[in-house]
Amino acid sequence: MTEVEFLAEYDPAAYERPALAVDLVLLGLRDGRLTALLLKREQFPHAGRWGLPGGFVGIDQPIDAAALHVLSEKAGLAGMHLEQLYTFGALDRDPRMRIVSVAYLALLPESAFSEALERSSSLLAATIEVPWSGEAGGPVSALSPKGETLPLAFDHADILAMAILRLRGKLDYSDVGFAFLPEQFTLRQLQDVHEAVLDTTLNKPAFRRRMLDRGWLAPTGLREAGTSFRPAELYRFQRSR
Amino acid sequence: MTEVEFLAEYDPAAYERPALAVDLVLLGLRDGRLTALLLKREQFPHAGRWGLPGGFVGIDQPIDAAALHVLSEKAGLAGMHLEQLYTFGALDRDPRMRIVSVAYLALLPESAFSEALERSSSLLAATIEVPWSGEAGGPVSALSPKGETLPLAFDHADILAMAILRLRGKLDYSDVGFAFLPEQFTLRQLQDVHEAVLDTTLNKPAFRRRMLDRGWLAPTGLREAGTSFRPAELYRFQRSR
DNA sequence: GGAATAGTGTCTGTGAGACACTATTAA
DNA sequence: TTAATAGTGTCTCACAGACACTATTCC
Repeated sequence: MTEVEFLAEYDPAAYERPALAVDLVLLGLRDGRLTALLLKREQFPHAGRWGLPGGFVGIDQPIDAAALHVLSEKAGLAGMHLEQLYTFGALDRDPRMRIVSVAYLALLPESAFSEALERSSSLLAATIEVPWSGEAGGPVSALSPKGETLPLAFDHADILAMAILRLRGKLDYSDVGFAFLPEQFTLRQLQDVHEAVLDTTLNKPAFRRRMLDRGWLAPTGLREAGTSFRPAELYRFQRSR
Repeated sequence: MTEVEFLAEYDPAAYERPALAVDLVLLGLRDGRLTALLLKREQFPHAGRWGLPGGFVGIDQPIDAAALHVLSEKAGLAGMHLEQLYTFGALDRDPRMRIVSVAYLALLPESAFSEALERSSSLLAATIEVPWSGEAGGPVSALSPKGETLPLAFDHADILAMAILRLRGKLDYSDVGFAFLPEQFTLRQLQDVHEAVLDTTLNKPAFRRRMLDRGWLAPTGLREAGTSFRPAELYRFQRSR
């Protein structure tokens, strides 16, 4: 049977369909560590475990719109940039029924991150621990602010691992790193972002040269305030060319 | 309403669900050009246009398994490596009903490519033309072997564009390029693969050095046959470390 | 020997890492 | 003046592009 024949004979109601959902990895940086917003599950299944904010995709809703809807409903945020990550469709990901989930990634500046935490008391900022086989994308673990390991629901450890893998892969050659920063920032803050994401230390002069040569940084002429030492120059991100 | 409450109240049958499908981008190299396997659509919708091999995901079928099933049913191939590309879920991608499609990418060596063409007479090898804003991922066009532009069905031009974007992005730092080659190959063939995918010419000594330094190439000690000039050494791909 | 391609030696420029240095601020 | 961090000058090394050269095969 060819695809054409199959589709022609296909009765929309004849076959049972998987449910379609979205899950959101909302990442921020706290104390130089990658941090994700998690929700505690109160009921079966996986009650007591921690999960990513998620929701179902409506029949008349584009997938991206469903993701934006979850962003607004569960995290009280709007206008963040969401990037589709991967679609998870193992048979046993959810014990209730077959659910296929499209995972999205959003990077939050500190202001949005704490705004979300304030608006929804059920959200928790969990530090993401990448076992230093990080490159391989192995499962990650989540730690509460007190340092306790949080049990994760469903396959959400895999989703988090893929988010971090993607983030690390794109950090060097794209402008994703700026998404963690406020409107104005110093080169040191930018370097802190890269060091936190990659979990390494970077060479300062080399990092500055690289960033300045890309044409993504517009000097504001302003300087940071409130330091007890020489204040650093503030830059603004501008998409080059 | 929190996610937990939503899921708890969710009645599996209460909401209409999108249909879930997979579409396969099967790429090979012919005459130094990227080439995809397309199927002609005989019936409405998009009758007469060309589409990617695809099929629906069964309720008890993992998404990857559905993709492998399409690979076997529509292309007569087995054991190829499939990589999930992206999930397309616009409301109007299919005029009949809401269909969300998970796109997969497979790279075929010439032997598998022509094997598929032989087994299914409805398949066509279409040259993929990337308008040289290629980097941006703009829509691509497909050309028949005679050079005529083929009208593509649904959003399959976008899917093809994303496949090529992904392929180009991974070529430099991963081993995907070897997927186009037979068991044994020459360095010139490997360079041809890279040049075809990137649509550029590459520097020969630099390319050799880079490839040999990666430790992915095991010399076989054999040489290619049938040339009317100095035969090149044959290498085999080996995953390093 | 000629034609054609395989494969190499070497120069040069670019860019990153290392490291020490200067600059500027608050206290 | 001191402490602390911002920001720079410069050396070195790794690596890619360019180009010319040598090597090897068939005819």
